[in-house]
Amino acid sequence: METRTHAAYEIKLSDRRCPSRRALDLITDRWTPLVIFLLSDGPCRYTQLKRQIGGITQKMLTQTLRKLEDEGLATRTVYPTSPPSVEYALTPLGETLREPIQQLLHWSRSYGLQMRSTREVAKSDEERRKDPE
Amino acid sequence: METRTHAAYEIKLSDRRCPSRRALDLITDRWTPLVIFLLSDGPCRYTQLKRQIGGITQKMLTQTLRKLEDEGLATRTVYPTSPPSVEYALTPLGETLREPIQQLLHWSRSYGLQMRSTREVAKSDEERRKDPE
DNA sequence: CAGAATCCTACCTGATACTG
DNA sequence: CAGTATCAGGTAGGATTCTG
Repeated sequence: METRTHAAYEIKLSDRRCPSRRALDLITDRWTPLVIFLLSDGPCRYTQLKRQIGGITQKMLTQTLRKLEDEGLATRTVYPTSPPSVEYALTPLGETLREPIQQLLHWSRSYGLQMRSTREVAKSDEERRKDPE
Repeated sequence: METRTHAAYEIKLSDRRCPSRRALDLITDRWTPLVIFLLSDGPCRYTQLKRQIGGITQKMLTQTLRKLEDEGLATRTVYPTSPPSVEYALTPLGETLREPIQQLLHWSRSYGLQMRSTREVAKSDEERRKDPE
């Protein structure tokens, strides 16, 4: 009993190789939630995704999409038009992430501003703690 | 209209400096969701957290906790016992993250195994795509 | 358009030593 | 106990260039 077991979920957070832990690691990085959020709105093309996610590089976008594809969360469809277009979409499994991810985005929208103001308030405390010279 | 606006949430994902976007970035990294998840179960001490989150270094744990503190999501309370103990707890603002984070953990538990099996299935596809000599 | 390839840096890890 | 400090090494990620 080295790990606290939570009423509802029995995840061994203490073990990085635990499948649940690996699943969590997969969806908690800088770009994955954003990509999934956009895809949860419907299929989307590469350049569309890139334009809508500020700051992402094509390397990271490609890498993130490949990962989602490999894990069975998204599909990649190439339309042989000219110029070619590639469309990404969530799989049924990927769709199950819609709710959790949207909750996260919902929270971000609600508390983004509150957090900023809290920081301002906390600044004086910081100054006191740091005690620069 | 360069960014898709989503029915419920108006977040400019295309702008990294958007407060909502910054809030999201804050909670989507390797360690923050895990720390918040554990704290959402009640106040917890440093060593307890460290033991329960497999693979985290003391540097990253401290860094993550400081960030949560600075953003007003968690509190740090020092009990001047001997040896001293430090307890971390969510603030009311931090508590608002309970549901979203638990949803994420819930998903991880449910689909951790499914994803593995999907990967196995997808392997043959990968082989075909890579076409190694 | 949708990437692949390359280079390069910042951050993270891991180990260890030290402190109040 | 709850950190801080340091240093070696690896890897994730950014910037740039090129391509079918």
